[in-house]
Amino acid sequence: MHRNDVTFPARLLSWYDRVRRDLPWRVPAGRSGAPHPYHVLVSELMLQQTQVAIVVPYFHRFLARFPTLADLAAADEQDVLRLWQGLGYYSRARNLHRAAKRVVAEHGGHVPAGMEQLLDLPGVGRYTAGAVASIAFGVQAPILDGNVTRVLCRLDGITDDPRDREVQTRLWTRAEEILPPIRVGDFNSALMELGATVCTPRSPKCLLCPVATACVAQARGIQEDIPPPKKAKPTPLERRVVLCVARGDHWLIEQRPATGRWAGMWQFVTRPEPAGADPVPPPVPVGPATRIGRVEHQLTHRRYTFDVTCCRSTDDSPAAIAGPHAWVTLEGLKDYPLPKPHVKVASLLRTRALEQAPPS
DNA sequence: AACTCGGGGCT
DNA sequence: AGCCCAGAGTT
Repeated sequence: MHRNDVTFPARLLSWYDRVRRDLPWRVPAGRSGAPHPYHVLVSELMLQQTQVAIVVPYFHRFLARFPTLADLAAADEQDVLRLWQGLGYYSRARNLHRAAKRVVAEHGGHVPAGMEQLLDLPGVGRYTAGAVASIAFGVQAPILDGNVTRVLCRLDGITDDPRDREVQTRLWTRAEEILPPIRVGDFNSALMELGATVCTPRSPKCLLCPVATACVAQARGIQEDIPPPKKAKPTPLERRVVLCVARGDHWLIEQRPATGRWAGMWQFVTRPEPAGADPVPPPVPVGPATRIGRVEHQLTHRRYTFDVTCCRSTDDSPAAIAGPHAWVTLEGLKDYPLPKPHVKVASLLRTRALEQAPPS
């Protein structure tokens, strides 16, 4: 794209006004004004590394439960995690919760408009600060996410790997110098919308692109080769044993540590697969265990298999169990944030309960 | 600069 | 079966 192409923002904004998606954190089509800063903050945290279509139902549920930033700040972290269950990257939920508390304590309950104050909030980096500042407050701040990175690389015909720091620096500069004097929030949103719907990773729809005439990659026919593919790393397999312990119609669950994967969330008793033939020592005295199935779970950098067994506690009032734990019914699990694989384990238990006690 | 952190959609 | 997604925090 040429440096002094003054028609670029106009063409992009005109396209955006015509085809933009009506998303719940945006001002409805046809109405003017900026969206609510709290709504923008929540949506931007949810959207980090997550596609729009996944976020929409979570956003509705979250706003229904926490209508204002003050509601969120006053909530229990476990409730916030429960609303986030299934969305992944749970540190985002904890950071958003902490950010809300900080906004109440330090900014009178109003999301700050300045980049410096936004960057000081947990979970808010350069992208998110720029998005909130520009979209909610009209501040002249650039953004650079996965979509904008791809759009700018193709517009400028940059064939280098955009993950390199040097390229990143160039792209941030570029994202800043193309900002128009007005409607910066819509302009930034339009750049991302273009990347998400037209300038897609594979099979970009250049015939529908409002700025195709400004695109170096399109002119050279190399848009499919930008950005260069990433070299995939092998994903190691982790084996786990899940011991579902029942006492009456209650099941034993334990809370995960406050750091690491699925931090602070709850699970059925889970241990690494024993190296030898020795079974996993149960946390309470139990009767014979029955294997009820296997749950497989794929993450970005890891694969899991959970071998699920089921047994009964043989002690009516078992002695102290190490670490935070609870006995809950299958219905009561809804009050606890569970990692996805343990939601699958719960489904196994429900299926099995139905098979054992068919309706008469 | 490299790792960690979830889960799902799309090709 | 890969690759990516409105990235941020830690090491």
